[in-house]
Amino acid sequence: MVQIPNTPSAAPPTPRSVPTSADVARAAGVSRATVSYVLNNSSAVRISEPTRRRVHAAAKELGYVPHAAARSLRAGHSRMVLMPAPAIPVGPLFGRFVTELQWALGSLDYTVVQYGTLGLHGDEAARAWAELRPVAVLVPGAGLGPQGVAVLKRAGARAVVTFGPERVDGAHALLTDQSGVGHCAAAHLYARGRRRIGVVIPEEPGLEVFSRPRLDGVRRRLRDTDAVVTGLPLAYAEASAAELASRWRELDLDGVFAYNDEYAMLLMRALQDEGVRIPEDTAVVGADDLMLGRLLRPRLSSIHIELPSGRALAELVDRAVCAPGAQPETHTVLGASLVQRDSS
Amino acid sequence: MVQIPNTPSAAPPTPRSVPTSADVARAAGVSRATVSYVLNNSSAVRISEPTRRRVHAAAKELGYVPHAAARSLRAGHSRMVLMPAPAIPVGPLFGRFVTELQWALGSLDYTVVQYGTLGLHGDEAARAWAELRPVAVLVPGAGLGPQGVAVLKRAGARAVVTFGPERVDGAHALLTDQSGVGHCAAAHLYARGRRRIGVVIPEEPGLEVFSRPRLDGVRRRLRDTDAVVTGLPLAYAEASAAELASRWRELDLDGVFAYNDEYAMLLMRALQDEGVRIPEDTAVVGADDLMLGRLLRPRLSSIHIELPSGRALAELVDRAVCAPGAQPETHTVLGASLVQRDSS
DNA sequence: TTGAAAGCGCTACCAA
DNA sequence: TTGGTAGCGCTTTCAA
Repeated sequence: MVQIPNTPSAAPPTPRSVPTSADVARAAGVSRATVSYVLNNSSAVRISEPTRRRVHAAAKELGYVPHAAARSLRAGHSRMVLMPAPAIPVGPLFGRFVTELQWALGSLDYTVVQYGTLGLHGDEAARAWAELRPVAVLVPGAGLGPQGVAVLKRAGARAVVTFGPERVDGAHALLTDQSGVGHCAAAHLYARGRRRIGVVIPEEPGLEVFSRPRLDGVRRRLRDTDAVVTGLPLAYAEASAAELASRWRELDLDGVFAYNDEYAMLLMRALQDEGVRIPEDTAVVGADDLMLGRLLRPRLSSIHIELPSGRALAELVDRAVCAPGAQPETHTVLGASLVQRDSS
Repeated sequence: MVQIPNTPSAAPPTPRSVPTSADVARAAGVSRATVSYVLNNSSAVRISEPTRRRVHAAAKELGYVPHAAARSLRAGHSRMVLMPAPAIPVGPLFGRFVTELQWALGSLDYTVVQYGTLGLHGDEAARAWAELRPVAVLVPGAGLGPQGVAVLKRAGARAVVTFGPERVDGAHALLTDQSGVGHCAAAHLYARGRRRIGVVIPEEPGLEVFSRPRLDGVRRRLRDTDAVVTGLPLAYAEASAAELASRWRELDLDGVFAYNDEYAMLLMRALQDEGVRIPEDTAVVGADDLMLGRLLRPRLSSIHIELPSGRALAELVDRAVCAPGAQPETHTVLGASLVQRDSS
């Protein structure tokens, strides 16, 4: 590619300044307005074919790329959907969900941006998000309060959607009813005749938001029955599982909901090493219905968790953006259904 | 929701327009300049304490949040580090790496943004990224060419870092030498006396970027030896594994590198169901060194993969941003080391 | 100590 | 069909 020097001497291959539409206009011998019309295919104005060609050629020659910030500043709005990156490590389920959502929003001509706001909390975080003036914000997890929602809306967000355990005033809510997962597991174990039921509680920080409601769900299901529930703290490490397994006889449990399939595998291995028979002595149920569980022996029963379709969520966002005055919608989105295999 | 007129009557709790610094200035009875000084704690100018207080009060009262786009437009630069979201599903290793990187860059006062550009390819994608005028771009995977790098640099990116299998002209490179993983596995299997070696090749689309160089690494290590290498296409599904296992006797393999721990588990299970003894009949080696592998019986030997520390990468980015003229650095960042357990 | 004003890059209105 | 120009929200220099 030939470089055209703007000083008489030999030009460096990297012009130091970013080309603007004014540069393109100058190079094409037209006004900035014309450049804008051409590059945006403005249908309101007809530009002659030769002019179009000159503008396109100049833009390509200069390597012109429009400045998104300037454009949305001028337009007064953007089509950015902001999604704060979840602080806690998410599993493959959620990862797939996010990918699907990106596709769906992309095909509605939104731009999805994941913004890492590690370390900021609550309203602090909301302010940081608001600075970007997104048209919609999709907040996974808890941690956003009504204040935060208000900040975002004041900053022009036409839709705020929370994806977590509880409604937040003013925001659309996708209620992830984790307690339903526990409820489902407990119902199953109870139906299988188990009465002394353990519930694994991961010790890893950040997982309480999931583990506590799951435990609550178990408790809720077994209230007013003859079943007894025992919480079982467990770190995701062999030693912790071995220690727990060594106390198994005295714990005297005939069923356990292991939080998810990974903890279930960890625990099952330790129990089997300890000589505990599954499911005869203790039935085990996991959650997430990973491939993993199908490979264990005995095959692991699991709670299949159905996340909302990215498509549906994208449409909710679009609807909310188009009618920002509408009542916030509330949907309960965590489908929990038992997949029985051989461990229970 | 009740509509409130913006006439002199009862003050509306929801003003319909986003407050600007001019609104704050008006409310505080000062000029926009003063507002800017106060809110940015400008050290160049001393503002009296009463004025500061008035400005802060007005800002809080109005719920003022600065407009990031306007600010960086004025400043001529931003501190945004753009990271296109990888198209292929990434494992927990990479997830942790990204989180760590966000922390590290955050503490250097950069803002990490993951931008989902699904469906755009090569230079198309680079242009979309360039529109955001990031100060640095961190591109995982292949797919960015020298053209793309040039576009980004022209758009003001002071550092472009690729994180993938090959160097790209003009960009810093973090070379992920996947072939080293295969090399390491092959060396181990060979040392254990295995000579008829299978290499699992996932059939899932998108994984070729990892699986092909890993296979190449195996081939490279075993070239000019008496060992024979066989590629084993395998989908991540029980049926596929069962089908492969059913052909195991005729394949006549005494060692297999299973791509990673998950495929290894899938294959091991199928082989065991088929009566193949591990490691006696066939040795199995995985990769990623997940907890998972420690829980299998026999315990799975695995290639431990060391990703660069987020800290180190953040420092590379910072260095590159501060000295944009410097020679692009190239680092080989994938440490591969064998963790021998009982499956080989 | 504070204010007036220019200008970042872009689009859209109005005039030619 | 094209050009001039105002102004989006912000920072910063210069002047008062």
